[in-house]
Amino acid sequence: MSATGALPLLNYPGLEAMEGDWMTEEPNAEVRPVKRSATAVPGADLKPAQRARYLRIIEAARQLASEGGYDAVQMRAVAERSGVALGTVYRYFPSKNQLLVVTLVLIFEEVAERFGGADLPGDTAHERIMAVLRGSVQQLESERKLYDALVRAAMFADASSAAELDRLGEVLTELFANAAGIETVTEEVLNAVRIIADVWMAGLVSWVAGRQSVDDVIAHMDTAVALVFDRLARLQQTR
Amino acid sequence: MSATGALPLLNYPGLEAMEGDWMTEEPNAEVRPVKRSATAVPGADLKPAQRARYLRIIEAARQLASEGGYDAVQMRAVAERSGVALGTVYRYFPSKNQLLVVTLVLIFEEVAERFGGADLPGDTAHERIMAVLRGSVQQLESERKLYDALVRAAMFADASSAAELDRLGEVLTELFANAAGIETVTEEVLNAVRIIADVWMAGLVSWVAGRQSVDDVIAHMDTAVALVFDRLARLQQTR
DNA sequence: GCAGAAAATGTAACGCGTTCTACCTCTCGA
DNA sequence: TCGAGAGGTAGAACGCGTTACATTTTCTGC
Repeated sequence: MSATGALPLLNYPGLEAMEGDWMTEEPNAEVRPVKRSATAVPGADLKPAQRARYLRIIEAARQLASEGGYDAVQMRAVAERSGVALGTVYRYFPSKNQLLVVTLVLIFEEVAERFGGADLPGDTAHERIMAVLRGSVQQLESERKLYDALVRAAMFADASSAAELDRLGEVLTELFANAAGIETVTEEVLNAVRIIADVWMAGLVSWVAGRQSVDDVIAHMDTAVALVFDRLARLQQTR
Repeated sequence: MSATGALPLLNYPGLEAMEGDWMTEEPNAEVRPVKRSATAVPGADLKPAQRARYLRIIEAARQLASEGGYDAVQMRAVAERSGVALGTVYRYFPSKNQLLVVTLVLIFEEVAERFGGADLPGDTAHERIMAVLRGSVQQLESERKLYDALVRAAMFADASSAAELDRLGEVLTELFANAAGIETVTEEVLNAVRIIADVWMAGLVSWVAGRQSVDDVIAHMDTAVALVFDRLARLQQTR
């Protein structure tokens, strides 16, 4: 578990939270990059000993989740495995659910990091995005219980996890935009990528709930990506 | 709470569960209607007295959710309010979560029923779908706590609720397809509508988690619907 | 170094989902 | 009509998330 670094991720000069009417109907809207909100990386700004505890707790949660899914992540077990008192776990994470959400964020950051610099196979945005997705899906498949726990936690999260979930969306968005090879993130691109991220989340949920196989999810994603990038390509031509 | 009837919903001559490679890349794929799986309406096939209990339990859950959200739906309170023993609640519903998922399904069925026959305002599929969405969003807004509870339950559901969640997807799909005024549900249409449903679910989740206002959700939906139906329209021209 | 504050520990306790048990009450077929 | 079995009831009990608290350890500023 790295992701402890300074958030390399993707390096759009400046993405920033879009606000108000970020949705754009007109194909010929001005091309204007948007900047990204500086959602803090969780667990930074801690002193070394504390940071170590923090990461040990997350690691314990991750292991327990891997072994037995959501239910196996019991706070007493997390405390014991990370060599920390129960109260300490709660000092760092206000709830089991938040702990799992943070764990998910860190993992996604790792993934984004991994795919961030690499040149992906594929000539088109569509192909490259699908390459990322296929890679991700493989990871999901290989740790079904882990992702069952993490995805369900993310979906169950209430308003108190809003910041972490925003960060999650951010990471996903950047991951896809990067895979697509987009340098300037316009509002159109943002919309497109968000739709893909939405379909991806929905796919994860139905995979977790046992309603779709990963192949189903991939197939549906392929449709969605085709749709969205087809449109995007046409928009760019018109311009 | 009606939805006790014989599933009027929408009346596509025959929708059926798609299977295998339901995603279609080629715009000129054969136009072939798909049929729908006969997911049972929950709670049918019960004797009158039992059906009454069943519905009282759901109604109690719904009320409690309205009053205080997910946490306020306590199984002991549900039992008390519905005038039934705790064990009986568990005889009908294997868990709190399933109870809430079933409640959500029934509500969505009501909505689908309401919009099913009505002629919706708007000349295009896009406008009619947005009309449905705006109506739904209004209902969400007016019962925030209720939908907080129900949506979070649906998202948290594990494999044991797969059937109910499938039913939910089915209802949503039919709702949108109907709003769009589509009579023949081809695979292309199914894909399109699914993407919309996915974006809708994602929107619900971020609304529930306090990360987006309903206006944000509506705006994003508008983008997504434009995208999807734009493509659909072009596909039909090429044919 | 050292006093005081902050953080960590160990453990008990509480609330609620879920399960279990013992008993009661319908319903329905012989 | 009756008796057996499914279904219902009341309430105790268990597990785990979460909180509270008294005590000890670690940090920080002087």
